[in-house]
Amino acid sequence: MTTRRAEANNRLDTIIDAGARCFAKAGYDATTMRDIAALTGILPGSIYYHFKSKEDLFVAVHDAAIERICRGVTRAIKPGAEPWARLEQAASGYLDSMLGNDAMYAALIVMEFPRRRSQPLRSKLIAQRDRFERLFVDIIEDLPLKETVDRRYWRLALMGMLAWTHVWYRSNGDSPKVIAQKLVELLRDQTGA
Amino acid sequence: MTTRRAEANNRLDTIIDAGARCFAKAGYDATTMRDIAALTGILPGSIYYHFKSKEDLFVAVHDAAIERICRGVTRAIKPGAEPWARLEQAASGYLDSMLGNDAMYAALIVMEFPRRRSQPLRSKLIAQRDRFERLFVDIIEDLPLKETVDRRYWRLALMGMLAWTHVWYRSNGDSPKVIAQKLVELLRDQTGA
Amino acid sequence: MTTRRAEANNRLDTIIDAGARCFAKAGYDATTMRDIAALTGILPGSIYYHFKSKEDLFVAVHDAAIERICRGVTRAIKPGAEPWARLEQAASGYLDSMLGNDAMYAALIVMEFPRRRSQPLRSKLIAQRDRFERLFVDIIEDLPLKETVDRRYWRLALMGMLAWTHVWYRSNGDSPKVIAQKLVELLRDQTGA
Amino acid sequence: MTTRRAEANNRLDTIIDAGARCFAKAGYDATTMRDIAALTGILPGSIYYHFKSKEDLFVAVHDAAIERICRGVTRAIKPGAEPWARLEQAASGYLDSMLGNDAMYAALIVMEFPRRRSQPLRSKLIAQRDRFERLFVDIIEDLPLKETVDRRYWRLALMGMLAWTHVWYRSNGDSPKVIAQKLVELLRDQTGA
DNA sequence: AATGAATGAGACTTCATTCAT
DNA sequence: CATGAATGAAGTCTCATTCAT
Repeated sequence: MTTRRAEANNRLDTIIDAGARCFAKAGYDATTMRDIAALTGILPGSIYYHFKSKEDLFVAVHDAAIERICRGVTRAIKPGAEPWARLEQAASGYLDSMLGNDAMYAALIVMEFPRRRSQPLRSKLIAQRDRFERLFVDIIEDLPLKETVDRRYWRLALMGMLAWTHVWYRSNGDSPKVIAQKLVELLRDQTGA
Repeated sequence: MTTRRAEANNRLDTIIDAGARCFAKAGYDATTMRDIAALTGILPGSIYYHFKSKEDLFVAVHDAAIERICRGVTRAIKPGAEPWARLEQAASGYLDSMLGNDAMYAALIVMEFPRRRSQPLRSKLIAQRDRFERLFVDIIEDLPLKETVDRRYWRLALMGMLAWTHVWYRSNGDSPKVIAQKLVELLRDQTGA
Repeated sequence: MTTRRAEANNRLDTIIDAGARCFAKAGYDATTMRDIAALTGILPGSIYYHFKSKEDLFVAVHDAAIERICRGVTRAIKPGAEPWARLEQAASGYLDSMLGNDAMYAALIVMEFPRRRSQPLRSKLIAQRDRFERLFVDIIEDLPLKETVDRRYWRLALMGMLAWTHVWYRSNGDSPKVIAQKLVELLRDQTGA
Repeated sequence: MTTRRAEANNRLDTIIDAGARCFAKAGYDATTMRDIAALTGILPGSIYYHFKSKEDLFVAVHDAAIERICRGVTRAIKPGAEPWARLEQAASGYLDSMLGNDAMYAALIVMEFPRRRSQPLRSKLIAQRDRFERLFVDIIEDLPLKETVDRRYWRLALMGMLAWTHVWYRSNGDSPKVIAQKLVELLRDQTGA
């Protein structure tokens, strides 16, 4: 039944949501299954019906985070717009998500991966993150930059600037949208003549 | 004798060095006092003769890291040079330190702070990090930028770009020095004229 | 089923019982969670499912002790009897409990509180001890003592005499009941007439 | 040289004094050699030049405590006085010492012995305590009590009453001397008609 | 006599995980 | 699906004690 699946998903989603909140606030290691369970309203042991392990749960949470940010970015982009505008929209969508509504989720993307953990885990997380970065690769491809500009460096520079906002952003200053515009502008004058 | 004094300090330094290695590799939470002790060759409990707690040790390690990176940056700057050159030198020194010799130490600076930890800890770490950032504030102050440019954003953009290299740098690509030059260049054309 | 409920509580009771035995024998500080766990047959860590901390467990044990001694005292008192008889019965019940069956528990009451410990702990313990002392306050209230006698001192004197038996009692001498009678008698001739 | 011996003794006394303070405040187990050293101004390891072990130090401290209380009691007794007066003086001296000046030392006498400790330790402590109790045995011997009164019980009752003051005494109530008088009086009317 | 450094055993506690019910 | 109880390994930290200097 659809109802059944919906309910099942709800349980999962509740746990993932609680997980996101905890992981984002305290980091992977400092978050306990008990913390997550408490936020969900179920007992710690019960999580294991839904997820094989803490790592598995983290992967799911991370995936949900990527999903959400990607959606935020995609939604912000107006398909017909010109490349520079599209970039600004994308950056805006990213920061809006990361510093605003989905802060809880987005923090996970910028967060360092759980360290000293199984290699399979790292691979999965990196693959997920790539999904997000590809969004920008494509837009930057279309940008009319000077021939001499190394597009890879250009992109990495932008990603760094944007991610770093997570470190210094304060909610009482410029809005995410404004920040995104200003940051993109700093790189913009590179345009061919 | 200098030798004697050096030796006296050696114990502390040995522990701090081991701490740096471990914290950088595994993060704060996933690093155990055992790990650090093992690397030092003393017993876990013995660390407590020198440091009151794991947090205290981390602060000391973090401080040493900042110290080292600051030294790396400062040493790279040629006092008489013109502002843009000085900035390039500073960036170069930073990345050299962070991606090269002192990688182990530098990772700690870019690393997120241990979370869900005592507030005093955070304050101390933030104060230490400020010491490093001030180095760049001063140089950027002297830069001949267009009037319209917000120097704070400009600086944060640069710091983000540089810090982010820690995520994507691979030792088989461009050298830290080259990367520094390329990144600074991306922001440079902002100059008037 | 009653059996079921009893069994359910058994886990807690088993731990409390083991705790009583250990704390009474070795004192708070010298008792380890391992000791208690070993007596219970579970692992040290498992105790923490039932009690948040060693202090918490001690409070529970202390409470059980008070409960038991109070019950012993109350049971020994024959409601209709005249005041002096009631006092003798109470003292008898007290010493019977303390020096006999519940020795293990009673030692905890006379025991000094765990020192240099959290204030909340001390308050709880004192509150519990008060519960026990009130039993005697009430009886002594009814005693026909000379006007000149300070009832508070009288009570404290009695409590001291009774508690001190814990220091000198040997099971091969007078029985607790006889001791109680003799001690009460020493204070009795204060009566008017 | 006398000077040398005096100095040597001073060291010892300083440590014993610090030990008394600590043991009395925190109990045996909760007192650390570090605590005592800190109060003395020397390093923990240095105590071991003077005392073979913590237990040894405790015995010395306990001995000093007994010594002091005995002195307090003896000094309070006026040799020529009649038995009841002498008892009152002794009790007064005891409580004065225990609740007043030497509180720090006296607490140790009423304190439970370190538990779960070597038997030799216990024997030594009991022997020391006996020294103190004998003071009262002798006085009570001379008391003109009714034939029917069991002098041993009488003494144990008194000792219990006096020791128990340690539990309820507050410095803002009656003075130790007054308390002593009142308590002795409660037992006094036993005198042969 | 004292210090600085270390030892080693053991303390309390946490936590991912399991499993019978 | 969930719970209650337990496990076992590991973690941080403490402390009496030792010993070369």
